[in-house]
Order: sequence, then structure tokens, then C-alpha cells
Amino acid sequence: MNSVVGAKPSFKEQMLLAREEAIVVAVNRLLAEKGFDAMTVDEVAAAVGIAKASLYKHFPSKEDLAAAAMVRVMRGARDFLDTIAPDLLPLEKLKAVVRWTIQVQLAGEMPSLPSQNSSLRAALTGSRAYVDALMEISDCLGRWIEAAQASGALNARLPPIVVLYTLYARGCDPVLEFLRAGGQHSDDEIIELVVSTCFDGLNSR
Amino acid sequence: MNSVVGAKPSFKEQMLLAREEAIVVAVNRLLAEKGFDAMTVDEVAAAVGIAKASLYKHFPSKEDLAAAAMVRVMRGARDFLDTIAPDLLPLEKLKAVVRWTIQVQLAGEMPSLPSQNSSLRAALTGSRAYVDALMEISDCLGRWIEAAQASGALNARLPPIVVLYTLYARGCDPVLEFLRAGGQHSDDEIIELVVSTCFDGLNSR
DNA sequence: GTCTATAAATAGATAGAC
DNA sequence: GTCTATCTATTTATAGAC
Repeated sequence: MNSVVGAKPSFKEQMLLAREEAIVVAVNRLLAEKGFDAMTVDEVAAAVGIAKASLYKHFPSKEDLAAAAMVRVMRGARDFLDTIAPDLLPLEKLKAVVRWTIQVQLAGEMPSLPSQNSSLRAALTGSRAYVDALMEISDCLGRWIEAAQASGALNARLPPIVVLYTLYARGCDPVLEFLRAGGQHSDDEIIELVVSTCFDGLNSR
Repeated sequence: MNSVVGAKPSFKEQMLLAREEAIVVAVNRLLAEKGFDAMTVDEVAAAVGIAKASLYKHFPSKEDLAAAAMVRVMRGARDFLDTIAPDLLPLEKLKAVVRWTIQVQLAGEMPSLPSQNSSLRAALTGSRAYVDALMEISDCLGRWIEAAQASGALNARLPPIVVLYTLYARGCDPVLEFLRAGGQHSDDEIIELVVSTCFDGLNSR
């Protein structure tokens, strides 16, 4: 009974998890590069170096592959939140999150999913791991947002949900690729420019 | 020789143009609803009410259909720019453009194209009408941006190209659909919230 | 679990009659 | 130009041997 939660995984189970991790990493990269619709299961199999039929032994559908990649990203985000110094001001915590999000995108590791695809939405909302991670993240960010608004660091006239969505939207910001394609700015410059426009806006002060 | 530029179109030619306009309108709506990859040519044919083969008599490929829809949108944007009162302050002109962009999106008339699809990019960059309209728009917005920066209304430390891309990005802002799905805000409220976060940022002043 | 081979469905595009 | 019918390629997914 090594599959019990908390029990030490057997060697075989470790190999299985390592293989599935390799699959999810490949899916993650392909989702970032081409998006869900353009990514094919054949490409995933080729990238991992196994047969397509073997893929389907691990994940029952293309949607589940994408969901697993999203779970990985969400858990990475949640883990990052835990590394943020607790003594930072709430506003600085939020800026750190946005910087991290942009870095993931620039590293080619941010999956891009079509927001309207219903079968994909079903796979995501049906994934306990995904929903849980997303809720943890939203709760944490929500607390920081309210604290920042209470202290006057964030515009208190904006509904917190608007702030939250605006931060989430930095994770799929097309400005990044445009700026990168222009070739006029380094990645660090791009990060600071986007953080600036996000928090300070375009107006001068 | 009624196809000469400026000549009065014959009745037949008017019918042809009207039919193609109906096609492009349907494509525009489907592109806004489902995106390029998820939209099928069969759906377009069904929406217009003609056979798929007939579609291909008007447009040689799916990419050309999407390009025609984009040309329509770009020309609409360019025409809107011309309606903006010349005596407005540059900053107000830019805000008016963002409001218009958001309204188009909320009306379900903003095509969503995958930014990485190369065959689609080729069709767009190969369309004289598209490139011309895009350049006219960028030139106009660029002038307003520089004027707003010169007058101190816009943050002059931001490269104008960053401002331009940030404005363009409002055309595919996922915040809109999130807020709409939440059901807590009217369209007018959503517009003002997004305009506010775009120009004023999230920080308080 | 991994493989080869193949099924089943779908999509973009075309042939040819009218 | 419009239609029906079809082609061709691709894609998700599975069967069955090992």
C-alpha cells in the first residue's frame, strides 16, 4: 500500500512520477509556445520521446494533459507566494508576484489556453488540484490587495476583484512578446516597464 | 470597365460586395466568439447560409477570411480616429480610443487571433489593406502619445512604443470577460474601471 | 507500460454539374 | 457563383501484440 498519502513511494512509483513529470514539462513548454489548440498530442509524444499510445496510459485526454500543466504552474505560483518575505509591504508583495509572472512568461513557461474552450474548462474546473491551488492563490492575493488598499498603497476605489483580475492578466500580456520582438529592451527592462504601467499607469504623476 | 477605382459599381458588383460584406461580418463575429483556431469554415458557411465551396469562390483560404475580418476592424478603428474631436487634449483622445476598443470587445466584435500562427501572420502582413490601416492607426496614435508626453499628461519616461503596445493590448484584455462573467458590473462600469487601471494604474495617488 | 498499426472523426480545400 | 459530393491530410484516441 505505498500509494497511501504520506507513505514512502516505491522505486517503481518514483519512476512513474518522474516520467509523468517529464511529460508535463514538455506539455508546459508546448502550451507556452503554440497554445492549446495548435499543440498536438503527436508533438507531445515526440518531445517526450515515447509513443503516443503510451501518453494515453498516463493521461486520458489532451485536456487532461493541459490541466496537468496548469496544475504545475499554479502550484509553482503558490509555492512562490510562500517564499515572499512576510515583512514586505503588501504592495511590494503584489509587485513581486507580477514580476514573477512576467518572468515565467519570458522564460517560455506560461501555458496559453483559450479562455472559451468548454471541454478544457471542464477539465480544469473538474481538477481538484487545480481548483484548490487557484483558490489558495486568490485568497492570498486577495488578503494582500485588501491590506494594500487599507493602508492607502493601492487605489481603494477599485473593487478588489478588479485588481485581482488585472494582476492575473499580466500572466498573458501580449505587450511582452511585442516588446521582445522589437528587440529594443532587455528582459529586465521589459519587466520593469510592464510593472510600471500596471501599478503606476500611463499617466504622469 | 466598372472595376476601375472610383468608377460607379454595377448592380452585379454591388451584390458581390454585399455578399462578401455579409461573409466578413459573420467571420468577424465567429472570430470574436471562438478565436481563429476554433472557428471552422463550415461554421462560417452555415452562418452566412451558403455552401462552403461558394465561400472559397470569394476567399481563397481560411487565413484570408480572417485577414478580411481584421481589415474590417482596422478600418473601423481608423474611421473612429477620424471622428475624434480635434480640439480634445491628446490624453483624452487616447482614452477615447481605449473606450472604443473595449466597447468593440464587449459587443462581441473584436476578433481574437493567435499571435503565433505563422500562416495567419503571413496572410496579415501580405494584405496591403491591413498593413496600410495598421500603419495609419499607429502613426496617428504615435503622434497623440508624443504630444501627451510633451505636455506632461503622459509619463514621459515610458518609451512611446510601450505606451502604444499597452493601448493595443486593451483590445484583447481578458479582464473584460472575467468581470462580465462575475456579473457585478455593468458594461459602462467595466469600461471606466479598465480605462482607470490602464491610465491611472492600481496605485493610489 | 511501451510499442506499431489503425480506427474514427474532423477540417481545409477542390471537382464538376448546373 | 452556387450547389452536392468528395478528396486529402490531420488529429484525437484506441486495439492488441509484447
